[in-house]
Amino acid sequence: MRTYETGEFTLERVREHVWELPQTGSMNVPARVLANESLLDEISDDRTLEQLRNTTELPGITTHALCMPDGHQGYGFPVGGVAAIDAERGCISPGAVGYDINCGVRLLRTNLTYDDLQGNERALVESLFDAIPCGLGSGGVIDADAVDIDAILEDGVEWAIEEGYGVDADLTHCEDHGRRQDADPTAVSQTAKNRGKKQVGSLGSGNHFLEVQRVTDVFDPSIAEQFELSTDQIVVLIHTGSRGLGHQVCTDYLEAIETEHADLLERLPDDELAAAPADSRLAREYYGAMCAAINFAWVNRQVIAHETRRVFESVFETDFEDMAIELLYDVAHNSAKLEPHTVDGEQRELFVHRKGSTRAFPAGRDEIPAAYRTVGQPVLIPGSMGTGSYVLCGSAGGPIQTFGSTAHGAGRIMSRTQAKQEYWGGDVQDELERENRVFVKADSGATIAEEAPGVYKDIDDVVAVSESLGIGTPVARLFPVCNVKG
DNA sequence: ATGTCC
Repeated sequence: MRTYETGEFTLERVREHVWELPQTGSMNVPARVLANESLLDEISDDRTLEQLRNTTELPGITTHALCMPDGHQGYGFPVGGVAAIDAERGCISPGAVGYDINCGVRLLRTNLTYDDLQGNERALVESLFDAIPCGLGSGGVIDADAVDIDAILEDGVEWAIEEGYGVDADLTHCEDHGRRQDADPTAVSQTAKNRGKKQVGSLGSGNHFLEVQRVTDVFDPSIAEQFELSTDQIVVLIHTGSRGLGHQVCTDYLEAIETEHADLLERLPDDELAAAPADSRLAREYYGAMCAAINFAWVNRQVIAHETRRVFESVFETDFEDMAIELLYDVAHNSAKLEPHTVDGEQRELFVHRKGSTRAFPAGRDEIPAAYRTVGQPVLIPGSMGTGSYVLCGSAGGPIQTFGSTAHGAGRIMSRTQAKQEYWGGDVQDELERENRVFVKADSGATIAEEAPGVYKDIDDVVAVSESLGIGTPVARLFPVCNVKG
């Protein structure tokens, strides 16, 4: 058997791109990394494998813990990790969802082509930067009051549409119609709500961005037609999450769970994996609060999409309907979700924890918008400013191998600190404009350095692994035209 | 990711 050895770990090759850490000692299940050997090299000297192994000790975890091809170390649980845990006898773990609850992306399509845009890039990026608050402590598009916040947490995108920030079709083109029904606003602390009030419609910082892109390649013409994507078309990718509100929900429940379920914590290999037993009060409350934060993030992306439409209207002096600025889809990258899955021939309800991983359901599933149900759900994979992004489609291997999940991005290979030593923001910006005609506008030069294309894994490798495993079918490739960075 | 350390 072929193996891959690194530090204390020996991974066994199950088949191409599937590497298993066998179940030993206190592990409840084996762990699997989906990667090629060069992607494995990139996680060989950080804590990714150790964290993945730790995850297998969560009570009630089924089948195997998974790490997607773009995985890297995170808080307690790898970014790129998937853990499917029994919803009756298992547990739920905030660290396996992440601090940025419903960090995710949405893609808007337009009927504009790259030709329509050239010459307007600078005006467009400046207008978008002015219209959409970004960076830490920037404030939001909306100044929400206490009543608004509760409605946002309860109703999600429905609230935004009723308030005039979008159209009905936006609802049907969002995962869960932009609303988690299990949201419980009463489980969200006042501190979290106060942080959220001034952040409705804000990009945030770090790897969050708004990018105007052009479609450079179509790989699957028939699915692309269903997604209404074609070469040279202009699209807009919005990547942000639940801001301070979601962060506060995670902080609040980690603290409460660590105290209330100290006995379980003691049996876990890492305090950062703190978990609440599935039948506990805190499990119910965290799930309700997390779903509410998910709704907040969807409203955040919805309001930003609305502002984007307005900016395009002003720059191109055309109604957004005439530019057909429509929501293609919106996906969550950080979430836990109650889903039915077949495990060893048995139908079970699982908390599928996806942290830096995208749900990628294949054709036929009821959860997919009617417009895409015959092909599979759109999967949106943002890449770096210099390499572009991908649209994939959920495929049949997902439910069998990964609880219907695939990768979520390129994945960092360098810390932010290291990135600032390697790159100078102004130089990165100049080079992108000169060599790639990518127009970047950011809150600070440091942000651009931290997000330089070289700090990310090769997104082509990440997508190729997903394709070869049958957990995501490449549909189209997108390349940046304008980038607004948090 | 994050009112980046109450």
